[in-house]
Amino acid sequence: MSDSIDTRTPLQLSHLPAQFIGREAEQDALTEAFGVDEDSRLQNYHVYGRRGTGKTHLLQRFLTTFPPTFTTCYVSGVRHDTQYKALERLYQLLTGTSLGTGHHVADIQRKIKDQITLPTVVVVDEVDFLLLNDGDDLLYYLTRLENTAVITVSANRSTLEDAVDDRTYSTFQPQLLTLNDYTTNEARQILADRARKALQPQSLERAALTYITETTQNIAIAVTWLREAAETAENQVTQSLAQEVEVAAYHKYVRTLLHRFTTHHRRLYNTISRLEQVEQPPFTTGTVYREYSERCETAGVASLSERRISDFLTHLELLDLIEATYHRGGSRGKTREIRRVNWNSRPGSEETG
DNA sequence: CGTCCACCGGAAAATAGGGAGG
DNA sequence: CCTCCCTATTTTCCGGTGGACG
Repeated sequence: MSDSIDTRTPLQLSHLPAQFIGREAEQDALTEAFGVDEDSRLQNYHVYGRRGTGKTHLLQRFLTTFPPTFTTCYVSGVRHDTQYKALERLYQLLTGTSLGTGHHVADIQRKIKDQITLPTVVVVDEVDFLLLNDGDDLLYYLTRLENTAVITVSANRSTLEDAVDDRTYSTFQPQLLTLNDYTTNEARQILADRARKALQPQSLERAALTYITETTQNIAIAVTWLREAAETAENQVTQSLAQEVEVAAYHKYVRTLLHRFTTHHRRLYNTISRLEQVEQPPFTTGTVYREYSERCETAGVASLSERRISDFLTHLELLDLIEATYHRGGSRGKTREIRRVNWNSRPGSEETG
């Protein structure tokens, strides 16, 4: 990497740009709905948008707009995928002390309730992972707290109406906010804005940006890709360089996504990748599992049960890393047909599919 | 109409650990 | 330290599914 290229903060995924390109309308909608500046109107929201559409940034930014007369909490359903973990996290945010494991859920619920004195906004990001476990009970509890607004965030469900109990939804009743995919134009502006702050003016070829943002509108992928290219570049990020590092960049994106999961999740994903190099997808669950077990054996690691791996496949599906068509029965039995998701939206650039 | 495929996915149990009170 | 209550992770168990095929 050359000295003329600065790949620090603006090209990190966690970087919150000063200007939030392309989501002004959604930001205004939330601000207005909550009446942050005037009389506050707490209300529940469900925010939906595919991966890399700025949901997390939108809400983290939104939470910072509240004055100190509010309490705001951000909880990730990936890191806190059970009611207990989410509540423990919430308690930690409210009091600064962590409880550890071993307590009664009802006790923590009571403690949290006692802590809530100011109007409180709780963002539950990646809510789908909670809903795989007992997230329903969490939402039931949260939506029944007084003086509290709940904002759920999902990359998979545009509504939670049929994902939670009626008793939960009846008090939840969220406003719906959908973030559409960025256009290639918006994606290019966002990337250009970050590049401008991180890179020397001449070190980025315009065509490289165009190539990246026409390939993917997922900003998380695009930023990872640009950073990968910048780190590889001698002195300029060109289109051909972007093409060269395309696969490596996507792998890097996958690694960051799977970072918070177990080694078995990563091994499972790698198993499917390798299967695709040998054989035409899709693969049934059994095929994937047998291959996974073999890889475990080769690595000298105990393999998890098929039941467990079935759940992990669902995780990969929620992460939009694989897609599965479900067969509820029939001649081929009850199974899933699994293939990796093709990240690139260029028509006909790979084999037909 | 019965059987079979090839898992799904719910439920319970096994295992390993923590916290509070006596 | 013991007991009894929790949680977390994973395994074991098993009924259920719905087209094809005999």
